[in-house]
Amino acid sequence: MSPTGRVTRAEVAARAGVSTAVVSYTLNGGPKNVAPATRDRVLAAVRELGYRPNATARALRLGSTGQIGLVVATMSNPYFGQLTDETERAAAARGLALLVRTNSARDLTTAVEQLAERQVDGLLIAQSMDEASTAAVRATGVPTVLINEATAPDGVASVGVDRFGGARTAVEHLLGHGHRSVAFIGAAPGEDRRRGWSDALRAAGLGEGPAVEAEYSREGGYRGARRLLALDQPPTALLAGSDEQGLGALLALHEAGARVPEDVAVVAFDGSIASAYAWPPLTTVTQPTQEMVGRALDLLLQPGEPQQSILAPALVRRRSCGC
Amino acid sequence: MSPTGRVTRAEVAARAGVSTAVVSYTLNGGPKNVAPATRDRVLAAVRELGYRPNATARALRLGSTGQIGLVVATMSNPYFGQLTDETERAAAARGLALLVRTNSARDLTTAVEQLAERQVDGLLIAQSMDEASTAAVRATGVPTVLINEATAPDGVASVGVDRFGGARTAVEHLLGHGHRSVAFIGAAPGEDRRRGWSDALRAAGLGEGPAVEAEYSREGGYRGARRLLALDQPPTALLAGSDEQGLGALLALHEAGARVPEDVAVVAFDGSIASAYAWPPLTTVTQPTQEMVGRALDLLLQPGEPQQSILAPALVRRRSCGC
DNA sequence: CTGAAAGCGCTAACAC
DNA sequence: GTGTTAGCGCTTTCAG
Repeated sequence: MSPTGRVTRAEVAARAGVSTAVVSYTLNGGPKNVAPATRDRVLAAVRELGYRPNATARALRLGSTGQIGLVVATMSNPYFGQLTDETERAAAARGLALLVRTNSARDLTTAVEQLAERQVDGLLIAQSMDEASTAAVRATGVPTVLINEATAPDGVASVGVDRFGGARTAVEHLLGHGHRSVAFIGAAPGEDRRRGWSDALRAAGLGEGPAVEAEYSREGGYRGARRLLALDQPPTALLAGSDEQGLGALLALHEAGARVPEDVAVVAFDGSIASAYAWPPLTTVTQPTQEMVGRALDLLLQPGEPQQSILAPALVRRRSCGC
Repeated sequence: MSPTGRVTRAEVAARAGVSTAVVSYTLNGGPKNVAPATRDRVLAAVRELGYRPNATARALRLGSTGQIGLVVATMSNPYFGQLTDETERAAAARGLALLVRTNSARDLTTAVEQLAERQVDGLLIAQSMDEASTAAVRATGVPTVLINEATAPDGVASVGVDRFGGARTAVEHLLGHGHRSVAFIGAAPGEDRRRGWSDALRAAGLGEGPAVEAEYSREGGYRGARRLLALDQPPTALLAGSDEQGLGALLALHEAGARVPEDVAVVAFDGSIASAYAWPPLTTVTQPTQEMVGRALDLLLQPGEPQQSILAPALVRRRSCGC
């Protein structure tokens, strides 16, 4: 019995009265032809013995595992859960398995190195990369695509959405419905969504509304909204940088007795399933995750130069924005 | 250059002026001792060459990949997302990598077989198993633990929670606060939560309240609640079989103008993060996912007989039940 | 159309 | 304390 406790190719060959090469030819459909009769004998032996090829040995020989790695902060966040789901499905459709690695508080460099050690055929990273991890990617030589990010370091491909445009559209929508005071909860100045927000306000001849920096979590959105509500002049509308923040903001608004959308209209970002079942259902800038994932996988498996790909998000209007 | 395009152990050995065996001994801390000076030379060579061991080769030799597989319906559901997160973390803490496989509409038997082919050291399945997949597990001989399920077929270990008790406790809580008409949204008669619900009602001398069968999804909960609301005598309280169903029910209640908890109290099941940020925050029977995952991994790596392990859930009281 | 055999990178007897 | 080497299960070149 082999270490894995299973039937090996040699046993199949013996049983079928052929060499191990022929078993390979049969099972892989090449690179050589096999006479139909022989082929049938091999297949019969495979069936009778319950033989299953050992992917590890195959990977060693081929120098390719048929596995790709995905690094994601957390899958408890439904947006990233969905992204992971879709990545797995898209990978499976291409015959690839998915090695996931969560990396909320740990470090990306280690994640990259450990996944590379496992000989993944490619790496999908759903986080922004720092110097060290970029160096690690280069050093390991593993094809890598940054996903859910519009920009990437030199030499690594990326596919993300136009967050600037998405945020701009969202704010314009709010302005079009009469709002003059649109607040922002999200990242620091300079970040795309925040730039889109301020750009839209400026284009409308309005001053910047209040902005609060908050973590991309429900808790972050909750705290951010509370700070906005404590203002002398609370805003009448609010753009959150993620659905999670939007959901947290909704909770804060409900607790404070503010009606949504009558008192405060809310628009969020991501388009996770959670947004549709919030109360009230959240208007949100949805990201085309499925297309993103498909594109990312194509970039990963395609030999060419690293490309940056940017997709367009879409505003999905629901009750929370009142329009 | 090797197929993987990387430095091999032989090059390290050459550079350090030792044999490949010594490189192994150094890197693996055994099984033989290495003189400190030699050791340093090897380590230096490793560093200079940027050598990283090839896990595939190691796996082939050892008959163990250091990878475990997780089969889960979907990670878009935050409860399973969280379960996956925690599984990955617990696995990483034990030096194991996680191969995930979503299996919503596909078939478990294939999932098991493909994961087995990849030589996973163990399999965690977060779904109920049918005949065929059980046979597949047995045939492949991969250690398997059913997770999030209280019962498992012969020969496979499991770790789940006492859903019967959890549901019973939830209903008792509702009854203790004066409710006489407690509905149920969830699975068919015979399922544990449903049994717990009817058992508690019976014990209180009440007839069974209305029950509706629904999918474990937001949509399912939404539809279920709508059906309950359409009744001549809508219930004053409601137990949902999962947080997702609870969330869907909340949406239906809000839409219908029913106040929660004043008109209808709601209790759900799972304890996902989503429940805490719902409006109103959902009272829910939380499952100890972290303990569940840790226990499952222990069962997986432990050589002994397959064991069934049942943990106790806890009722987390929040606003949605009004008490 | 079939077979023999080399070798992917690593570990661990077994020698020395 | 260190080196030699067989072999994990597979693919594929090279001969027949």
